[in-house]
Formats: sequence, structure tokens, C-alpha cells
Amino acid sequence: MQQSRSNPDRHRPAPPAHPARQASLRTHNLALVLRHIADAPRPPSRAEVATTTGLTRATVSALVDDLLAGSLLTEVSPAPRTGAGRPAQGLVLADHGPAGLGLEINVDYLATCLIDLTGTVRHHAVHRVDLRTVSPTTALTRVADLAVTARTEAAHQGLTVAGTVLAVPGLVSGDGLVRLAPNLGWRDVDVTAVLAGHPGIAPPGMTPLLVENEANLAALGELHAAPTGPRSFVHISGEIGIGAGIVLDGALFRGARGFSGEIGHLAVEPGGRPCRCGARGCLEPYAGLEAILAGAGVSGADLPAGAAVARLTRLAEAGDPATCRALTEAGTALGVTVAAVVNLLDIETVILGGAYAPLTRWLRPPVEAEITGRVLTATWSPVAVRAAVLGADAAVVGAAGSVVRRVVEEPADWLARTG
Amino acid sequence: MQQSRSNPDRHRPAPPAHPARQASLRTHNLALVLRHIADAPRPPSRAEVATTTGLTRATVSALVDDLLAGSLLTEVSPAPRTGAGRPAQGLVLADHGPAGLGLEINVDYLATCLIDLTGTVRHHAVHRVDLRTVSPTTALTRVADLAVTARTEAAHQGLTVAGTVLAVPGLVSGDGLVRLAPNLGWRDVDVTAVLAGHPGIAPPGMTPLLVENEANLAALGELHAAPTGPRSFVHISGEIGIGAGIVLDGALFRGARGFSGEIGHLAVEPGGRPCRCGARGCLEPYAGLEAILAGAGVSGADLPAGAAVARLTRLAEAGDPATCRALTEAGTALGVTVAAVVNLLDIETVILGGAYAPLTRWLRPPVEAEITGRVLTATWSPVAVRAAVLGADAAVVGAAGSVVRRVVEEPADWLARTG
DNA sequence: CGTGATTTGTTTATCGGTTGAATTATTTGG
DNA sequence: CCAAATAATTCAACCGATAAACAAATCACG
Repeated sequence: MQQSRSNPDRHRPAPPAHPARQASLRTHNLALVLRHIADAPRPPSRAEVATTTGLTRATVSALVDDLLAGSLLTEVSPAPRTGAGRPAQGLVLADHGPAGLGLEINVDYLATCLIDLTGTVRHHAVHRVDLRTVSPTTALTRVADLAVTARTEAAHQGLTVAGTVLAVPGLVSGDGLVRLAPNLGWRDVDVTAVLAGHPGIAPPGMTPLLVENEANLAALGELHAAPTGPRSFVHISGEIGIGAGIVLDGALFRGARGFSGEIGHLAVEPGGRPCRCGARGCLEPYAGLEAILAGAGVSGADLPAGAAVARLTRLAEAGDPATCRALTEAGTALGVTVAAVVNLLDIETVILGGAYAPLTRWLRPPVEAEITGRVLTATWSPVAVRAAVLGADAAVVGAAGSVVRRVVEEPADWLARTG
Repeated sequence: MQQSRSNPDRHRPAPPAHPARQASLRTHNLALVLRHIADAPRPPSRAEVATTTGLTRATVSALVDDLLAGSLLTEVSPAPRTGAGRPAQGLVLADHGPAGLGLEINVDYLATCLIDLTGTVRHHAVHRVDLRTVSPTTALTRVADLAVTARTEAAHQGLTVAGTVLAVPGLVSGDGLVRLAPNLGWRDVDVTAVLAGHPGIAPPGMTPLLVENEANLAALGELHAAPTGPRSFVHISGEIGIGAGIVLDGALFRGARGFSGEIGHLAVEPGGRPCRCGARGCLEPYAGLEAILAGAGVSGADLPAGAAVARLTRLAEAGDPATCRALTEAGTALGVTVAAVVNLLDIETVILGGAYAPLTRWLRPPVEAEITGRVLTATWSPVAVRAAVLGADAAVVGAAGSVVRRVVEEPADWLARTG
């Protein structure tokens, strides 16, 4: 496992292809059974799993035995009595087995998050600190220190950390290399190398740290928080920068090199306002948080990010005309971009996250107006625009959740590790 | 097979999942072996296939036997002698087994195309006729009539048609329903229903007809014509309308409902020129063929499409200033859009097809300028812009090729059909 | 020209995983 | 208390892949 990530120059000519040995059947069916139990509305019995998956009861029993032995499942005895016959043993995801550790480095805080298989957040810590002023190495060391305490907390609660994912607000290319994080002032930081050997990250023999873009993980966080929601959507993280996480059929779309979703630099007015990126007319100078604050006449420079948004919502609720106008203008610009995304990808749902989430009430109308005006297919394939359910935690939650998700989708890997 | 297509309201809650029986191993490994032989630069031996796929020689032998019996492979005796040992039997895709039948309905022509497993075009017919003036039913009947002759031609050459795909210049939703084909004047045409029972389409017991958007199939055609090219790209079909086919990792990306790639209506100048779609500032009134012709002062209305483009290239080669300016402006608008696609999807390659292909020499510079100016990640992940290798045939070739492709990727389905 | 080395391809015994039927376990209803 | 019903386990059989032995066909070299 992991080999496709460590070999970055194999994507052009050769299609990867593994032979299917008999163990592959087991791998597949273990995942099938576990996923089914994870998605079931109430604890299913082995027999139920058998009928709905199409496997035999015998097979399901054998597979469930393995999953129980690997601390991925728990039997819950009292299934709600229904009719005659021997009562079923309910199966649920274990809350004492593997857990995912999510880390986040952002402009003004560090965060950790520990999530167990059931999706419950078992530990969550946020550490406010300005990270623009410190070097990448110290920033990384600090977050790794926080990871140490999260790990001991995990051990305390009888959990095993199955993997660690770090969210970073920047461009991340394969194998933990942060190419550019403008708001942190980072450029070409090799996270894996810096943190190699740190006890919070890589206890000997453990899965290596994965580094991923914050907006991508926030989208995964939303998927995690609303498992019954749509399986294909775009999650837009509106902060100072604007990023998008694209989820297609339940899987994060990363693009050829992991740089997908740079929605903040789609053009909404070529030749218009200058952008930090050097181009003109990007979305960011029209719908970024700073643009909205400026349009509303709120000086956000001296405030922490959350407070500025709070003041904005207060003004908008009071009907302040400048604020409402600024939000409508931002929403229109955003809508032009969202319409482009929908035209291109035929996405069903657009989720407004980050600072946009509390502002959805005012942003949605202009966004929807642009969609209906610009998307020809909206007639047959209506597009839903809604607010994210997670707040600023989205990225850490998504980071931790992505580990859990991986364990559920590839339980054989975990079982191989536990023996 | 085909069940996911016929049930359109299952995409939200339930993840589809089939159990892996032992036959699944066979299915997978058959595909593995066949794909390997298809992709090999020269006819490989069973032993070679075994070592490179990781399967045993015994297993490969058994699988190859099945593939030979199903007319998917042929043995070619004289492999170029190399060293000592028993000489190898080369394996190549059969040219006497299944073939793909592609059909196309366009504004001013009908076309058919027959491609065998090796990728060779075995039959190709284009029938010029103005289809804007006839009803959908007669248009469809005519193309089906052409399909009859293609089928008899196939039988004549010892080929079996494994599937039929129809390319249509419009929005196609699941199961053969053409929602809208503006240039044909179609709306909500149920192709499958109209052609049910026609001998050219559905001989009893055969695979049903598949209908697909022309731009999507043109992209697949490009993939088919350049198998060694990139596995992720966007193919832009520039005609009167502008469509894009998105290929990600060798597979067509259709979007949630098959409406992806409507690139012609991405906004390049919100509030700018009015578009046929009702919105303002779409790409089409800036970079569509009609806009380029108008800018160059060429009246294309009385000419067939190909002749207008030919005149355009002649003028551009002569250095006509109006033409060059028109092409640069169109290229800039196109570049803004392409930059959006790249920012969003992190695509490696952009292919200019349709009428754009012969104009690439003039369009590429402004397109590339916009990409470098607007795509932040272009530094690490350079984007190639090139002309399509196929001309107007791209869509039919892609249609026929997609059938062949499906047989190669899912040989077990074909073997089950042949017994 | 014959023998050994070498590589290809097939045969055979074995193993792993799923299946299906029979078996055991545990409840409800009369 | 017994029959019906449902849950879970056990066991022989099957199917596909594997590994090793074997047969086939060529080259190299004495």
C-alpha cells in the first residue's frame, strides 16, 4: 500500500493494475460487509448483512469474525425484538479500535481532532497562536507536540491511532511537500522531512503522515458530518482565500497532481480588480472575505477572523445597506464561478463553508440567480445551494475523518497491521 | 450489467456494491491480461504477460485459452527470435472478433464507423444531408439505415458488432433521452423508443443502443487515436457551439447526470455579449466559430462548416490583420475559460479539437498566455496545449472506439455473450 | 551431430475462500 | 411442552489461483 503515492512519475504511460489473488476476494468482501454495517440506519444482524450484500450467511459470519477480532466491530446484544425466532446480534462499528488523528495548521490557530470509527469526536483541541510570525519548522513542531497529547489521550481512551492527516492552507503536492501556502508565508516546505522521527507523528512502524490541502479536507469533513447527504458536491471554503473541495461520488477529486479546486482564481471579470496572484479579475478580490468586509465598511484587519464575520452578520441582520450590497455583489461573483463549476462538472450540490456558512442567507439568492441564468441544464438537474453544517472545524474533522474513512473502506489493511 | 443506468433515482443514499464471488477473480484477471496485451508495444508471450502482471504462467495460460476461444486474441507465430529456449507465441488482439459500431447525427451529415479490437477502422461512411429540416424520427431512421449497411459490412468481414453508440450534438441524459440539441432543433427526443426494433440498431438479444454527447465522444476518440498520450485531459470541440469532453485517468467524466463539459457557457465577461442561451458574456459569443468568422469579416453562413474554416486558415496564413485579431481575441477568451478548467481540475493537457484543431497555431499563444497568467500551479504542473489528431471524425471514431474499449476492459461480459 | 542449457507452455496436487445444505441455538405462539 | 421461525455455525464441495514438476522447442557448444 501507499506505493502509488510515493512514485510520482508513473501517471502517463502505464495503467496500474494488480492481479487478483484469492486474498483479494477477502479484502473486497471485508470492505463490503464493513461498509454495509457502517451505512446501515440501525445495527444489522449477520443475516441481514448477508441478504442485502448478496453474500452467504456463512461467509458473512466468517468475515464478521475477522472484523470483531480486529476491533472494527462490536456486537450489541439487545436488538429490538420483532417476531419469532432466535434474536439477532446487532453489529455496530467499534468505539474502542482504530481512530483517526487530524491535525491542522492555519493562520491563527493549531488544532487536533481524534475521531473513532463511529464518527464520534473523542478529543478536540484548538490552540490559538499567530503562525505567520514563526518559521515552518517551529509551527510544525508545535502541531506535532499537540499530536503527542492527542495520542496519549487516545491511548487513555483505549483507541489506536490508525493514521494521521495534516491540513494545511496551501498547495500540497505528493508526499508531504507544501509548494506554497501564501497566508502562512510558506514555500516548498517538506513537511515529512521536517517531522521525521517526531514522536507525535511517526512512532516507529506507523503509517506516515499525510498532508492535504485544507479546503479539500473541509469538503471531506462535510461528507463525514452529513453521511446521508449527496455523494457529489463542491464545498467552497470562503475565507481570505477561497478554495473548493470537489467530491465526486463520495471520493475527493484531487486532480492530476493534487492541485484541484483553486476556485479563488477563476476569472469573474477579466481585466477587473487586481488579485494577489498577479492576474486580474479573479474571484478572490470580489468575493473574498476582505473584499466583503471592505464593501461593508467593516475594518477586519484588527479583528480575529471569526469576530469580523460575526459583526458582518449582525450588520446584515440589521439591514445595513452597504453590507447587504456587499454581500449581494460577492454572491453574484461567487455565483458566476459556481455556475462555471456546475456547467463543467454537472454537480448536484454546492455547499458554502468557512466564513460563507453563516452568510449563506444573504449569499444564496444571488448565487442561485446566476446558476439559473447561466446553467442550461439546471432545468433537468437542479442545483442545491446550502450552508455547511461544520464551522471552522471542518478541515480537522475532515482530516481525522479521512483516516477513519480509509479504515472502513480498506479494513484488510488495518487487519493486516493488527495481525 | 446496465442496471445502474436504468435506475436514475439511486444516486443519493446507497453506495452500489456487489459481492465478490470467485468468478469475480476470473473477470478481473481476464481484463488484466487482455488489457496488458492490448497496451503492449509488441506482441507479448504468455510468459511475458505472466511476469509483468504478477500472475502465474499457468493462470495466464488458462485465461489466454478463454480469450482465444472468445475471438478476443490471436496467436502470431513468429515472434522475433531473441536467445535460447523454446520460441514464444506472440499474442495480439484479434481482428476477426467483436467490433464497435459508432453512429453520428450532426447538423449537416450522418456518419457510421466500424472499428475492430485492434483499433483499425474497418468501415467508415459519411452521408451529407441537412438534418435541421427533417424530423428527429426520420433523422434517426436514416442513421439506423446506414447502420444496417455497416452491420452487413461487418458480417462480410467476419466481425461481430459488440455494441452500438450514437453521437448526438446535444444534452443526453440517461437511457437514450436527448434533452436538448439546439443545432438540430431537438427537444426531449427518446432515441431508444424511436429506434426500438429497427434492424440496424437492435437485432434481437443484442446490446441496447447507447446515446452520448458528441463532445464527450470526440474526447474519447482522441484517447483512442493517441493511446500513448496523457490519461487526463480536456478535449474542446470548437464549432458553432463549444463543448468539452473531460477525460480523467483514462475514463470519461460525465458528471452526476451526464451533462458535464458545457464549457461554451462559462462566463468570460459577465454582462458582455448576449448568448443564445439567454445569459450574457458566455464563451460562445466570443470564441464560437460564428464569432471568429464575424470578427475576421468572413461570411460563413452560405458555406459548409469545413469550407469556412479553410478560408479562415488561408486568411490567417496570409497574415490578414482582421483575421489574426479575431483569432487572438477568441484565443484569449478561450484561454480564460481553459484557465478556469485547469484551476478547477488540475488537468495536464488541453486538446483543441473540431474547428479549433486547424486554427491551433493562432489560438495557442493567447490560450497559453492566459494559462500562465491565471493558473498559480502552472509552475509545478505545466499545462500542454495541442491540436487534436482527429478531425471531424472524432465523435464517430470515439463512439465506435468506446465500444471496443468496453470489450477490452470487460472481456468477461463478451465471453459470457458468446458462450 | 548430439548433449546440455534455457525458455515456453502445460499438467497436477494443493490451498484459500465462497457456497449450499445440514445442524445447532434461541426465541415466539399455541 | 412442542412446533414454527429465525439466527448463526459447521462441513463437504466447488472454483480459481498457485507452485512445482514436466514436456516442448530452440540455441550453444564441444
